[in-house]
Amino acid sequence: MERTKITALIAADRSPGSVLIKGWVRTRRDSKTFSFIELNDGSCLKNIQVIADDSLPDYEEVKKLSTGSAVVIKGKMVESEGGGQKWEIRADEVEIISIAPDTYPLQKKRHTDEYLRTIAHLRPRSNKYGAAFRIRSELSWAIHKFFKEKEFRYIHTPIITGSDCEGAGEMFRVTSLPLDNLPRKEGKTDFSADFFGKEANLTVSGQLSAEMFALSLGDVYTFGPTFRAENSNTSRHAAEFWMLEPEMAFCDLTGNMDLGEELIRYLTRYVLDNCTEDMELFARFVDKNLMATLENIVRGDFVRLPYTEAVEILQKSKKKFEYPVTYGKDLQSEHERYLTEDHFKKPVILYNYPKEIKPFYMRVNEDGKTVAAMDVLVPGIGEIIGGSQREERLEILESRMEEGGLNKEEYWWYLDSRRYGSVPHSGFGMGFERFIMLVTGIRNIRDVIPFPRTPNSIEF
RNA sequence: UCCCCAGUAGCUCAGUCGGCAGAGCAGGUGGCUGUUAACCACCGUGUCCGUGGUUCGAGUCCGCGCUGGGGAGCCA
Repeated sequence: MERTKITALIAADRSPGSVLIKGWVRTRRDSKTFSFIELNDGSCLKNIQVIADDSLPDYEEVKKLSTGSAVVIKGKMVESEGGGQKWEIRADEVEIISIAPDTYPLQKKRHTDEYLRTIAHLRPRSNKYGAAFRIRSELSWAIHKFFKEKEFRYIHTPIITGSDCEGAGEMFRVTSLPLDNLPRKEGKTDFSADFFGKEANLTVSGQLSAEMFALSLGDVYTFGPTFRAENSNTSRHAAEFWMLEPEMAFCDLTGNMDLGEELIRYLTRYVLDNCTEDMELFARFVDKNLMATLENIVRGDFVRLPYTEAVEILQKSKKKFEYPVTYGKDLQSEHERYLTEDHFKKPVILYNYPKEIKPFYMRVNEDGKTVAAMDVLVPGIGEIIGGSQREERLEILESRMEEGGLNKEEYWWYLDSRRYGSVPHSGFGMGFERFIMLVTGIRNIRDVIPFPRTPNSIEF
């Protein structure tokens, strides 16, 4: 007999008769002549209830089944005599695969997220984390679906990069040199003896590579792991995370904002439509306002606000800020939060930032003072997308690199794209984990990554 | 990296003014029951994060360290 996943059984309109199920015991309750087993196989949030009668040959063994134990059960699916579930399985055979001893760390009760982080290898067996990682999987798929429908090409940009400065934070060094005995040359480490013959790092962004492919294939995106060696200790930063980076040729900042907004709306609607059961868990137990927040995202347009106007709104507001709002400085978290959570109460796209506070590759506007940058800010999380129209004019790009103290020779291939057939183009990066946090209401990035990597933490 | 808070049983937490270490859940035993985080009775459970100090006496007060959390910065 072929195994049936529990999700299919729960959804059935009529009994398929005999079934074979495999899974882990969530809990067991004994009655006088039989035992109720709640079985979960990870295919969905719900358990299926199994009735194991004392007439079973190994009933004494069945009574030893503890939370976490693994079993294979053959039985008939029948309508449940009790309330609370439509179907249940009357077991004909119970094969015990393994009994979990009472040291099993997951108990039949609520655990704190902090505790579950210490057992990250077992936490996906809990309701909340099972749901979170099913949603993560569905969202990954939805991203590809969205871009496929829009005829974008999926580009695999390198994880190891030779650019020693991609302009976005500290990088992890990649080397095959013996760290306890580094080759030296003129008082410095001799990287010509290293694997690649020069310094290499883990990527902090696929953008520069993606730009080359946008200027070849048109509309492209990358979606993969990204690394930052920043000593960030917050609930929304990780050293290894996944980033989605679309890049579009012949596209200006407005088109870029349109895509970001459409993407967020599409993905939000996707989880609401396709992960209903798992989403209900988050709406009930994690964030009571979750559905209202998400409805708000799916329905209304995002606010689009130039940086200058945002500064004016913040300066006019009666709210007392810890840090003053001054033109020419980056907004503080508290300022962003005020805009999305108090003033507008919806996602806000800030654009046209002062060029001094943004990287060299962002396109300088006609005013000569601002660049065509845009950040999408959402309530509760803050920045979820950061992007820009790219500087396509060679001379301006070169002078911006000089201002930023970058070595133009290192970027010869990047600059080539502005020498040969340069066109206006735009793109952005979306933090995948931050998006999962947004739709689930989970407040710590460590709880939406299977095995999170943060400063001083790489246990699993 | 900076600021703040916490660390007590397997888990969640209480512990008053410095004076014998506690509860619920989990686990064990027995009972009851088409049960639903089942229920009832009984039973066991400690490097009070570590270290140094103050004190007749420290879970409690002080210093240092470690770990975890919240916030800030860096950003996605």
